[in-house]
Amino acid sequence: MATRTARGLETRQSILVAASAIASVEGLEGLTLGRLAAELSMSKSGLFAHFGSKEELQLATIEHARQLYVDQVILPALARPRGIAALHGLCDEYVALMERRVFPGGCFFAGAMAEFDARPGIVRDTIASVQRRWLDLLESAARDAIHNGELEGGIDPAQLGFELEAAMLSANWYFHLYGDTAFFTRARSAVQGAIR
Amino acid sequence: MATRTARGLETRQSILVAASAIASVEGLEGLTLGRLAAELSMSKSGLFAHFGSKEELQLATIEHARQLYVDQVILPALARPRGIAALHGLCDEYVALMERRVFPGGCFFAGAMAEFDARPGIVRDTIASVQRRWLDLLESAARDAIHNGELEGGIDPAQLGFELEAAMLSANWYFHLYGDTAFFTRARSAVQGAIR
DNA sequence: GACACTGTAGCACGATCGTTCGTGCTATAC
DNA sequence: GTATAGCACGAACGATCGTGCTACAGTGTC
Repeated sequence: MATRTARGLETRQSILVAASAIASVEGLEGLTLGRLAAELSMSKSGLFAHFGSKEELQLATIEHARQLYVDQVILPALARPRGIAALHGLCDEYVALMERRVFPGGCFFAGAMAEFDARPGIVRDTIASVQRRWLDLLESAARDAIHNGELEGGIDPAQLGFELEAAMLSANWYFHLYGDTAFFTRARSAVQGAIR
Repeated sequence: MATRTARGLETRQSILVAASAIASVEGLEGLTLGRLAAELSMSKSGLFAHFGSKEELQLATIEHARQLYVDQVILPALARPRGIAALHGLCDEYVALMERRVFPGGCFFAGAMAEFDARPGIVRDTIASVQRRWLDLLESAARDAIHNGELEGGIDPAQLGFELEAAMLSANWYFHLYGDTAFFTRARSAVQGAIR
Protein backbone atom coordinates (compact mmCIF):
# COMPACT_ATOMS: atom_id res chain seq x y z
CA MET A 1 0.00 0.00 0.00
CA ALA A 2 1.08 3.52 0.62
CA THR A 3 2.78 5.22 3.54
CA ARG A 4 0.17 6.52 5.90
CA THR A 5 -0.28 9.93 7.34
CA ALA A 6 -1.19 10.59 10.96
CA ARG A 7 -4.59 11.78 9.85
CA GLY A 8 -5.23 8.64 7.87
CA LEU A 9 -4.32 6.41 10.79
CA GLU A 10 -6.55 8.45 13.05
CA THR A 11 -9.51 8.06 10.73
CA ARG A 12 -8.83 4.37 10.37
CA GLN A 13 -8.74 3.98 14.12
CA SER A 14 -12.04 5.78 14.60
CA ILE A 15 -13.58 3.58 11.92
CA LEU A 16 -12.46 0.46 13.77
CA VAL A 17 -13.81 1.72 17.07
CA ALA A 18 -17.22 2.25 15.53
CA ALA A 19 -17.01 -0.98 13.53
CA SER A 20 -16.30 -3.16 16.54
CA ALA A 21 -19.14 -1.56 18.46
CA ILE A 22 -21.62 -2.08 15.63
CA ALA A 23 -20.38 -5.60 14.94
CA SER A 24 -20.93 -6.60 18.55
CA VAL A 25 -24.62 -5.84 18.04
CA GLU A 26 -25.30 -6.61 14.39
CA GLY A 27 -22.57 -9.15 13.77
CA LEU A 28 -19.56 -8.88 11.46
CA GLU A 29 -21.71 -9.69 8.45
CA GLY A 30 -24.52 -7.40 9.53
CA LEU A 31 -21.92 -4.67 9.82
CA THR A 32 -22.54 -2.70 6.66
CA LEU A 33 -20.39 -0.14 4.91
CA GLY A 34 -23.35 2.19 4.48
CA ARG A 35 -24.35 1.96 8.12
CA LEU A 36 -20.79 2.44 9.27
CA ALA A 37 -20.25 5.43 6.98
CA ALA A 38 -23.47 7.04 8.22
CA GLU A 39 -22.41 6.51 11.83
CA LEU A 40 -19.13 8.30 11.15
CA SER A 41 -20.62 10.95 8.84
CA MET A 42 -18.31 10.04 6.05
CA SER A 43 -18.77 8.68 2.56
CA LYS A 44 -19.02 4.97 1.88
CA SER A 45 -16.28 5.15 -0.72
CA GLY A 46 -13.91 7.15 1.45
CA LEU A 47 -14.34 4.64 4.21
CA PHE A 48 -14.01 1.72 1.85
CA ALA A 49 -10.69 2.99 0.53
CA HIS A 50 -9.10 2.34 3.91
CA PHE A 51 -9.61 -1.40 3.59
CA GLY A 52 -10.16 -2.40 -0.03
CA SER A 53 -12.76 -5.04 0.72
CA LYS A 54 -15.35 -5.84 3.30
CA GLU A 55 -13.42 -8.90 4.37
CA GLU A 56 -10.35 -6.77 5.07
CA LEU A 57 -12.52 -4.46 7.14
CA GLN A 58 -13.77 -7.46 9.11
CA LEU A 59 -10.25 -8.73 9.71
CA ALA A 60 -9.04 -5.28 10.78
CA THR A 61 -12.00 -5.01 13.14
CA ILE A 62 -11.16 -8.38 14.66
CA GLU A 63 -7.55 -7.33 15.19
CA HIS A 64 -8.68 -4.09 16.78
CA ALA A 65 -10.95 -5.96 19.17
CA ARG A 66 -8.22 -8.47 19.97
CA GLN A 67 -5.86 -5.68 20.94
CA LEU A 68 -8.51 -4.25 23.22
CA TYR A 69 -8.84 -7.58 25.02
CA VAL A 70 -5.09 -7.85 25.35
CA ASP A 71 -4.90 -4.40 26.91
CA GLN A 72 -7.95 -4.59 29.14
CA VAL A 73 -8.09 -8.25 30.13
CA ILE A 74 -4.94 -10.20 29.50
CA LEU A 75 -2.21 -7.75 30.47
CA PRO A 76 -3.85 -6.75 33.77
CA ALA A 77 -4.43 -10.41 34.59
CA LEU A 78 -0.91 -11.49 33.77
CA ALA A 79 0.43 -8.70 35.95
CA ARG A 80 -0.65 -10.86 38.88
CA PRO A 81 1.53 -13.73 40.13
CA ARG A 82 1.52 -16.81 37.91
CA GLY A 83 -0.85 -19.52 38.99
CA ILE A 84 -4.22 -19.21 40.62
CA ALA A 85 -3.97 -15.44 40.95
CA ALA A 86 -3.49 -15.01 37.21
CA LEU A 87 -6.25 -17.52 36.50
CA HIS A 88 -8.64 -15.62 38.71
CA GLY A 89 -7.43 -12.44 37.10
CA LEU A 90 -8.30 -13.62 33.59
CA CYS A 91 -11.84 -14.47 34.65
CA ASP A 92 -12.36 -11.38 36.78
CA GLU A 93 -11.06 -8.98 34.18
CA TYR A 94 -13.13 -10.60 31.46
CA VAL A 95 -16.36 -10.40 33.42
CA ALA A 96 -15.49 -6.86 34.45
CA LEU A 97 -15.03 -5.90 30.80
CA MET A 98 -18.50 -7.22 29.99
CA GLU A 99 -19.93 -5.38 32.97
CA ARG A 100 -18.33 -2.17 31.77
CA ARG A 101 -20.33 -2.66 28.56
CA VAL A 102 -17.34 -1.76 26.42
CA PHE A 103 -19.01 -3.53 23.51
CA PRO A 104 -22.69 -2.56 23.42
CA GLY A 105 -23.72 -5.92 21.95
CA GLY A 106 -21.68 -8.06 24.33
CA CYS A 107 -18.37 -9.85 24.03
CA PHE A 108 -17.05 -9.21 20.53
CA PHE A 109 -15.49 -12.64 20.13
CA ALA A 110 -18.45 -14.49 21.56
CA GLY A 111 -20.55 -12.92 18.85
CA ALA A 112 -17.95 -13.47 16.16
CA MET A 113 -17.49 -17.10 17.12
CA ALA A 114 -21.22 -17.73 17.12
CA GLU A 115 -21.58 -16.08 13.74
CA PHE A 116 -18.74 -17.78 11.93
CA ASP A 117 -18.29 -21.11 13.68
CA ALA A 118 -20.03 -22.97 10.87
CA ARG A 119 -18.93 -20.82 7.91
CA PRO A 120 -15.57 -21.52 6.30
CA GLY A 121 -13.24 -18.68 5.33
CA ILE A 122 -10.38 -16.50 6.47
CA VAL A 123 -12.54 -14.62 8.93
CA ARG A 124 -13.56 -17.81 10.67
CA ASP A 125 -9.96 -19.05 10.75
CA THR A 126 -8.82 -15.80 12.32
CA ILE A 127 -11.48 -15.99 14.99
CA ALA A 128 -10.61 -19.62 15.64
CA SER A 129 -6.98 -18.68 16.17
CA VAL A 130 -7.84 -15.91 18.64
CA GLN A 131 -10.13 -18.20 20.60
CA ARG A 132 -7.53 -20.95 20.57
CA ARG A 133 -5.02 -18.64 22.19
CA TRP A 134 -7.58 -17.56 24.78
CA LEU A 135 -8.38 -21.15 25.74
CA ASP A 136 -4.68 -21.97 25.86
CA LEU A 137 -4.12 -19.01 28.15
CA LEU A 138 -6.75 -20.25 30.59
CA GLU A 139 -5.35 -23.76 30.40
CA SER A 140 -1.74 -22.72 31.03
CA ALA A 141 -2.77 -20.54 33.96
CA ALA A 142 -4.62 -23.54 35.39
CA ARG A 143 -1.53 -25.68 34.81
CA ASP A 144 0.61 -23.15 36.69
CA ALA A 145 -1.84 -23.21 39.57
CA ILE A 146 -1.65 -27.00 39.73
CA HIS A 147 2.13 -26.84 39.55
CA ASN A 148 2.09 -24.37 42.45
CA GLY A 149 -0.06 -26.75 44.44
CA GLU A 150 -2.88 -24.19 44.49
CA LEU A 151 -5.21 -26.65 42.76
CA GLU A 152 -5.61 -30.38 43.23
CA GLY A 153 -3.28 -32.45 41.08
CA GLY A 154 -6.10 -34.56 39.68
CA ILE A 155 -7.63 -31.64 37.82
CA ASP A 156 -7.43 -31.53 34.01
CA PRO A 157 -6.33 -27.98 33.20
CA ALA A 158 -7.92 -28.05 29.73
CA GLN A 159 -11.22 -29.21 31.19
CA LEU A 160 -11.07 -26.50 33.83
CA GLY A 161 -10.34 -23.87 31.21
CA PHE A 162 -13.28 -25.06 29.16
CA GLU A 163 -15.64 -24.86 32.10
CA LEU A 164 -14.50 -21.38 33.06
CA GLU A 165 -14.88 -20.17 29.50
CA ALA A 166 -18.30 -21.82 29.31
CA ALA A 167 -19.62 -20.00 32.37
CA MET A 168 -18.35 -16.65 31.14
CA LEU A 169 -19.61 -17.08 27.60
CA SER A 170 -23.08 -18.05 28.73
CA ALA A 171 -23.26 -15.15 31.15
CA ASN A 172 -22.57 -12.93 28.17
CA TRP A 173 -25.48 -14.33 26.15
CA TYR A 174 -28.02 -14.39 28.91
CA PHE A 175 -27.12 -10.99 30.26
CA HIS A 176 -27.88 -9.43 26.91
CA LEU A 177 -30.92 -11.56 26.24
CA TYR A 178 -32.61 -10.63 29.52
CA GLY A 179 -30.73 -7.47 30.51
CA ASP A 180 -30.16 -9.14 33.86
CA THR A 181 -26.80 -8.54 35.57
CA ALA A 182 -27.48 -11.49 37.87
CA PHE A 183 -25.88 -13.65 35.19
CA PHE A 184 -22.53 -12.03 35.94
CA THR A 185 -22.96 -13.16 39.51
CA ARG A 186 -23.77 -16.64 38.23
CA ALA A 187 -20.58 -16.65 36.19
CA ARG A 188 -18.51 -15.50 39.17
CA SER A 189 -20.07 -18.19 41.34
CA ALA A 190 -19.32 -20.81 38.74
CA VAL A 191 -15.71 -19.64 38.52
CA GLN A 192 -15.40 -19.69 42.32
CA GLY A 193 -16.88 -23.16 42.44
CA ALA A 194 -14.59 -24.51 39.74
CA ILE A 195 -11.38 -23.02 41.12
CA ARG A 196 -11.06 -24.44 44.58
CA MET B 1 -51.33 -16.71 4.36
CA ALA B 2 -53.55 -19.30 5.94
CA THR B 3 -52.62 -22.65 4.49
CA ARG B 4 -55.51 -25.06 4.35
CA THR B 5 -55.00 -28.07 2.14
CA ALA B 6 -52.75 -30.99 2.94
CA ARG B 7 -50.49 -30.17 0.03
CA GLY B 8 -50.01 -26.62 1.25
CA LEU B 9 -49.12 -27.79 4.73
CA GLU B 10 -46.70 -30.27 3.28
CA THR B 11 -44.91 -27.60 1.28
CA ARG B 12 -44.86 -25.30 4.26
CA GLN B 13 -43.33 -28.04 6.37
CA SER B 14 -40.60 -28.76 3.85
CA ILE B 15 -39.84 -25.04 3.69
CA LEU B 16 -39.41 -24.93 7.45
CA VAL B 17 -37.14 -27.96 7.46
CA ALA B 18 -34.84 -26.30 4.95
CA ALA B 19 -35.15 -22.92 6.64
CA SER B 20 -34.09 -24.19 10.05
CA ALA B 21 -31.13 -26.01 8.52
CA ILE B 22 -29.95 -22.93 6.64
CA ALA B 23 -30.59 -20.63 9.60
CA SER B 24 -28.41 -22.79 11.83
CA VAL B 25 -25.50 -22.02 9.53
CA GLU B 26 -26.19 -18.54 8.17
CA GLY B 27 -28.34 -17.18 10.97
CA LEU B 28 -31.99 -16.18 10.92
CA GLU B 29 -31.11 -12.86 9.30
CA GLY B 30 -28.70 -14.41 6.84
CA LEU B 31 -31.49 -16.79 5.89
CA THR B 32 -32.64 -15.31 2.61
CA LEU B 33 -35.83 -15.86 0.64
CA GLY B 34 -33.90 -16.23 -2.61
CA ARG B 35 -31.47 -18.73 -1.14
CA LEU B 36 -34.27 -20.71 0.44
CA ALA B 37 -36.31 -20.76 -2.75
CA ALA B 38 -33.31 -21.95 -4.74
CA GLU B 39 -32.67 -24.72 -2.22
CA LEU B 40 -36.25 -25.94 -2.64
CA SER B 41 -36.44 -25.34 -6.40
CA MET B 42 -39.42 -23.08 -6.08
CA SER B 43 -40.08 -19.45 -6.79
CA LYS B 44 -39.37 -16.73 -4.29
CA SER B 45 -42.92 -15.41 -4.55
CA GLY B 46 -44.52 -18.82 -4.19
CA LEU B 47 -42.52 -19.42 -1.07
CA PHE B 48 -43.16 -15.93 0.22
CA ALA B 49 -46.93 -16.40 -0.05
CA HIS B 50 -46.79 -18.99 2.72
CA PHE B 51 -45.67 -16.45 5.28
CA GLY B 52 -46.39 -12.91 4.16
CA SER B 53 -43.22 -11.43 5.57
CA LYS B 54 -39.71 -12.44 6.40
CA GLU B 55 -40.33 -11.92 10.09
CA GLU B 56 -43.24 -14.37 9.95
CA LEU B 57 -40.96 -16.86 8.24
CA GLN B 58 -38.42 -16.41 11.01
CA LEU B 59 -41.02 -16.91 13.71
CA ALA B 60 -42.39 -20.00 11.98
CA THR B 61 -38.88 -21.38 11.67
CA ILE B 62 -38.28 -20.81 15.37
CA GLU B 63 -41.52 -22.61 16.23
CA HIS B 64 -40.56 -25.49 13.95
CA ALA B 65 -37.17 -25.82 15.64
CA ARG B 66 -38.73 -25.59 19.08
CA GLN B 67 -41.06 -28.46 18.28
CA LEU B 68 -38.09 -30.51 17.14
CA TYR B 69 -36.35 -29.96 20.46
CA VAL B 70 -39.50 -30.87 22.34
CA ASP B 71 -39.79 -34.13 20.40
CA GLN B 72 -36.15 -35.13 20.36
CA VAL B 73 -34.82 -33.78 23.66
CA ILE B 74 -37.46 -32.83 26.17
CA LEU B 75 -40.05 -35.59 25.77
CA PRO B 76 -37.47 -38.43 25.85
CA ALA B 77 -35.83 -36.85 28.90
CA LEU B 78 -39.07 -36.34 30.78
CA ALA B 79 -39.99 -39.96 30.12
CA ARG B 80 -37.39 -40.79 32.75
CA PRO B 81 -38.22 -40.62 36.46
CA ARG B 82 -38.43 -37.09 37.86
CA GLY B 83 -35.31 -35.88 39.56
CA ILE B 84 -31.73 -36.63 38.74
CA ALA B 85 -32.63 -39.11 35.99
CA ALA B 86 -34.64 -36.49 34.12
CA LEU B 87 -31.93 -33.89 34.67
CA HIS B 88 -29.32 -36.21 33.25
CA GLY B 89 -31.74 -37.02 30.46
CA LEU B 90 -32.10 -33.38 29.42
CA CYS B 91 -28.33 -32.96 29.17
CA ASP B 92 -27.69 -36.31 27.50
CA GLU B 93 -30.41 -35.90 24.90
CA TYR B 94 -29.31 -32.39 24.12
CA VAL B 95 -25.69 -33.34 23.56
CA ALA B 96 -26.82 -36.37 21.59
CA LEU B 97 -28.89 -34.14 19.32
CA MET B 98 -25.85 -32.01 18.61
CA GLU B 99 -23.76 -35.09 17.98
CA ARG B 100 -26.38 -36.33 15.51
CA ARG B 101 -25.79 -33.07 13.61
CA VAL B 102 -29.50 -32.56 13.10
CA PHE B 103 -28.80 -28.88 12.48
CA PRO B 104 -25.76 -28.56 10.20
CA GLY B 105 -24.71 -25.25 11.76
CA GLY B 106 -25.11 -26.35 15.36
CA CYS B 107 -27.80 -25.81 17.96
CA PHE B 108 -30.51 -23.69 16.39
CA PHE B 109 -31.31 -21.75 19.53
CA ALA B 110 -27.70 -21.17 20.47
CA GLY B 111 -27.26 -19.47 17.12
CA ALA B 112 -30.53 -17.60 17.36
CA MET B 113 -29.78 -16.38 20.87
CA ALA B 114 -26.32 -15.21 19.86
CA GLU B 115 -27.71 -13.40 16.83
CA PHE B 116 -30.60 -11.61 18.49
CA ASP B 117 -29.56 -11.19 22.11
CA ALA B 118 -28.73 -7.53 21.58
CA ARG B 119 -31.35 -6.67 18.95
CA PRO B 120 -34.87 -5.72 20.11
CA GLY B 121 -37.94 -7.07 18.34
CA ILE B 122 -40.51 -9.85 18.30
CA VAL B 123 -37.99 -12.42 17.09
CA ARG B 124 -35.70 -11.75 20.00
CA ASP B 125 -38.62 -11.87 22.46
CA THR B 126 -39.70 -15.23 21.08
CA ILE B 127 -36.21 -16.65 21.40
CA ALA B 128 -35.94 -15.26 24.91
CA SER B 129 -39.15 -17.01 25.86
CA VAL B 130 -38.02 -20.36 24.48
CA GLN B 131 -34.67 -20.10 26.29
CA ARG B 132 -36.41 -19.05 29.48
CA ARG B 133 -38.51 -22.21 29.43
CA TRP B 134 -35.42 -24.32 28.76
CA LEU B 135 -33.53 -22.85 31.71
CA ASP B 136 -36.63 -23.29 33.89
CA LEU B 137 -36.84 -26.90 32.84
CA LEU B 138 -33.25 -27.56 33.89
CA GLU B 139 -33.83 -25.72 37.14
CA SER B 140 -37.00 -27.57 38.03
CA ALA B 141 -35.39 -30.93 37.28
CA ALA B 142 -32.53 -29.94 39.57
CA ARG B 143 -35.04 -28.91 42.22
CA ASP B 144 -36.74 -32.29 41.94
CA ALA B 145 -33.40 -34.02 42.36
CA ILE B 146 -32.68 -32.03 45.50
CA HIS B 147 -36.17 -32.78 46.81
CA ASN B 148 -35.51 -36.47 46.19
CA GLY B 149 -32.28 -36.24 48.14
CA GLU B 150 -30.31 -37.14 45.00
CA LEU B 151 -28.39 -33.87 45.20
CA GLU B 152 -27.06 -32.01 48.23
CA GLY B 153 -29.55 -29.63 49.77
CA GLY B 154 -27.14 -26.72 49.69
CA ILE B 155 -27.14 -26.57 45.91
CA ASP B 156 -28.85 -23.67 44.14
CA PRO B 157 -30.92 -25.28 41.35
CA ALA B 158 -30.88 -22.15 39.20
CA GLN B 159 -27.10 -21.93 39.47
CA LEU B 160 -26.76 -25.60 38.60
CA GLY B 161 -29.04 -25.19 35.59
CA PHE B 162 -26.98 -22.26 34.42
CA GLU B 163 -23.74 -24.19 34.69
CA LEU B 164 -25.13 -27.19 32.82
CA GLU B 165 -26.46 -24.97 30.06
CA ALA B 166 -23.13 -23.14 29.91
CA ALA B 167 -21.14 -26.32 29.36
CA MET B 168 -23.48 -27.54 26.64
CA LEU B 169 -23.69 -24.20 24.84
CA SER B 170 -19.93 -23.80 24.74
CA ALA B 171 -19.43 -27.34 23.51
CA ASN B 172 -21.71 -26.39 20.64
CA TRP B 173 -19.62 -23.37 19.63
CA TYR B 174 -16.24 -24.97 19.97
CA PHE B 175 -17.24 -28.18 18.25
CA HIS B 176 -18.24 -26.27 15.16
CA LEU B 177 -15.35 -23.84 15.32
CA TYR B 178 -12.75 -26.61 15.43
CA GLY B 179 -14.68 -29.62 14.15
CA ASP B 180 -13.51 -31.44 17.25
CA THR B 181 -15.94 -33.85 18.91
CA ALA B 182 -13.77 -33.83 22.05
CA PHE B 183 -15.79 -30.83 23.15
CA PHE B 184 -18.83 -33.07 23.55
CA THR B 185 -16.77 -35.15 25.94
CA ARG B 186 -15.81 -31.97 27.77
CA ALA B 187 -19.47 -31.04 28.09
CA ARG B 188 -20.37 -34.50 29.40
CA SER B 189 -17.53 -34.36 31.91
CA ALA B 190 -18.69 -30.95 33.07
CA VAL B 191 -22.24 -32.26 33.50
CA GLN B 192 -20.99 -35.29 35.41
CA GLY B 193 -18.88 -33.05 37.61
CA ALA B 194 -21.70 -30.65 38.34
CA ILE B 195 -24.35 -33.30 39.10
CA ARG B 196 -22.92 -35.25 41.97
C1' DG C 1 -69.51 -28.74 -16.52
C1' DA C 2 -69.21 -24.20 -13.93
C1' DC C 3 -67.45 -22.39 -9.80
C1' DA C 4 -64.67 -21.01 -5.82
C1' DC C 5 -60.53 -21.49 -3.56
C1' DT C 6 -55.75 -22.60 -2.72
C1' DG C 7 -50.96 -22.88 -4.22
C1' DT C 8 -47.37 -21.49 -7.27
C1' DA C 9 -45.10 -18.75 -10.87
C1' DG C 10 -43.74 -14.48 -13.37
C1' DC C 11 -42.55 -9.97 -13.23
C1' DA C 12 -41.47 -5.56 -11.40
C1' DC C 13 -40.65 -2.29 -7.61
C1' DG C 14 -37.54 0.47 -4.51
C1' DA C 15 -33.89 -0.06 -1.36
C1' DT C 16 -29.48 -1.43 -0.15
C1' DC C 17 -25.53 -4.33 -0.69
C1' DG C 18 -20.18 -4.30 -1.88
C1' DT C 19 -17.38 -2.30 -5.27
C1' DT C 20 -15.24 0.78 -8.94
C1' DC C 21 -14.05 5.09 -10.97
C1' DG C 22 -12.77 9.73 -11.69
C1' DT C 23 -12.01 13.93 -9.30
C1' DG C 24 -10.82 17.25 -6.13
C1' DC C 25 -8.62 18.84 -1.59
C1' DT C 26 -4.60 19.31 1.40
C1' DA C 27 -0.21 18.86 3.21
C1' DT C 28 4.46 17.77 2.47
C1' DA C 29 8.87 17.64 -0.71
C1' DC C 30 11.58 19.73 -3.87
C1' DG D 1 5.92 27.92 -6.36
C1' DT D 2 5.25 23.91 -8.27
C1' DA D 3 5.02 18.71 -8.20
C1' DT D 4 3.51 14.77 -5.63
C1' DA D 5 1.05 11.58 -2.71
C1' DG D 6 -2.52 10.51 0.65
C1' DC D 7 -7.27 11.09 1.75
C1' DA D 8 -12.06 11.72 0.99
C1' DC D 9 -15.87 12.60 -2.03
C1' DG D 10 -20.06 11.86 -5.34
C1' DA D 11 -21.91 9.08 -8.79
C1' DA D 12 -22.80 4.94 -10.65
C1' DC D 13 -22.30 -0.14 -11.31
C1' DG D 14 -24.58 -4.95 -11.15
C1' DA D 15 -26.44 -7.99 -7.77
C1' DT D 16 -29.54 -9.12 -4.34
C1' DC D 17 -32.58 -7.97 -0.71
C1' DG D 18 -37.82 -8.15 0.88
C1' DT D 19 -42.22 -7.24 -0.98
C1' DG D 20 -46.11 -6.45 -3.88
C1' DC D 21 -49.41 -7.60 -8.02
C1' DT D 22 -51.37 -10.45 -11.50
C1' DA D 23 -52.20 -14.67 -13.89
C1' DC D 24 -52.89 -19.42 -13.96
C1' DA D 25 -52.98 -24.51 -12.68
C1' DG D 26 -54.91 -27.89 -9.58
C1' DT D 27 -58.52 -29.59 -6.67
C1' DG D 28 -63.07 -30.23 -4.45
C1' DT D 29 -68.25 -28.84 -4.43
C1' DC D 30 -72.43 -28.21 -6.33
